Amino acid sequence: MVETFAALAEPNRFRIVELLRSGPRPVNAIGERLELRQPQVSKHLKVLKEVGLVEVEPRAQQRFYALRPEPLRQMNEWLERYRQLWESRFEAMDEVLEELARQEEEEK
Amino acid sequence: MVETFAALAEPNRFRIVELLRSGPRPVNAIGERLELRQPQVSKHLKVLKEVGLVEVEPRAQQRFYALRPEPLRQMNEWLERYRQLWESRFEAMDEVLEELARQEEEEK
DNA sequence: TTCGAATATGCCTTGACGAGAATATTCGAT
DNA sequence: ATCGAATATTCTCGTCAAGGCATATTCGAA
Repeated sequence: MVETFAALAEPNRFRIVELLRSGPRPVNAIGERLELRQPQVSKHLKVLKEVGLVEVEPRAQQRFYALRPEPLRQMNEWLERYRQLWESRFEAMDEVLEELARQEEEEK
Repeated sequence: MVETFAALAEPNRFRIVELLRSGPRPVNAIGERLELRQPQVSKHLKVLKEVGLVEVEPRAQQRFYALRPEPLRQMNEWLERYRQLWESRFEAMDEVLEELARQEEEEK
């Protein structure tokens, strides 16, 4: 999970992911679209591949990179555990106070 | 968005966020729980606060840090745009081919 | 107002990482 | 077998961020 965040924390990598959302693309196409040098693109793709955010499919001498949904699905699952935090916000005040009380006890 | 990812990409910061999911806590309590030196905790909390993942509420001489749902909600919205990627996976093969074709045209 | 607990800040060192440029590799076409 | 297009890898350099440590700050209590 942290690894996925790390991969997406790099602006250019994030842009690559966003671009791939519209479909698989070869390295060069990505570079031209995002105005990145080819070596950088390859390096970023390598990182994305290592965390499973991307997969490759050779096509002649070019390689098409495509998004892999798994890490995103996991991120979604992770987020689910926080969902209650933003749903039911009307009880915000109550919760704060409640938490402060609870906190005093389990303190250390 | 990228900033949020960057904040969560740091293992200890991630742990802090996970810990705060169960409620607000003062700096020391966090440090003890996660076995981190106090200065580190303060620094990490500063980063988390800067990206809006956390907010402070002074309480005597201690400061209670609490999760702020907003960035997580935004992350959820961002994820929504990718949801179709992992729902309806049975058409995986079709899509790949379809994408390859579409790709040939908008090429460059 | 002085002391001490809780927290924040500054400095330093070290390791990780991104960009650039050059070079290596792969593989189809001729 | 050779050439060239597409991609990967290597090396170097500069920057940035995390941890450790010392110190500053805040604020309630006595």
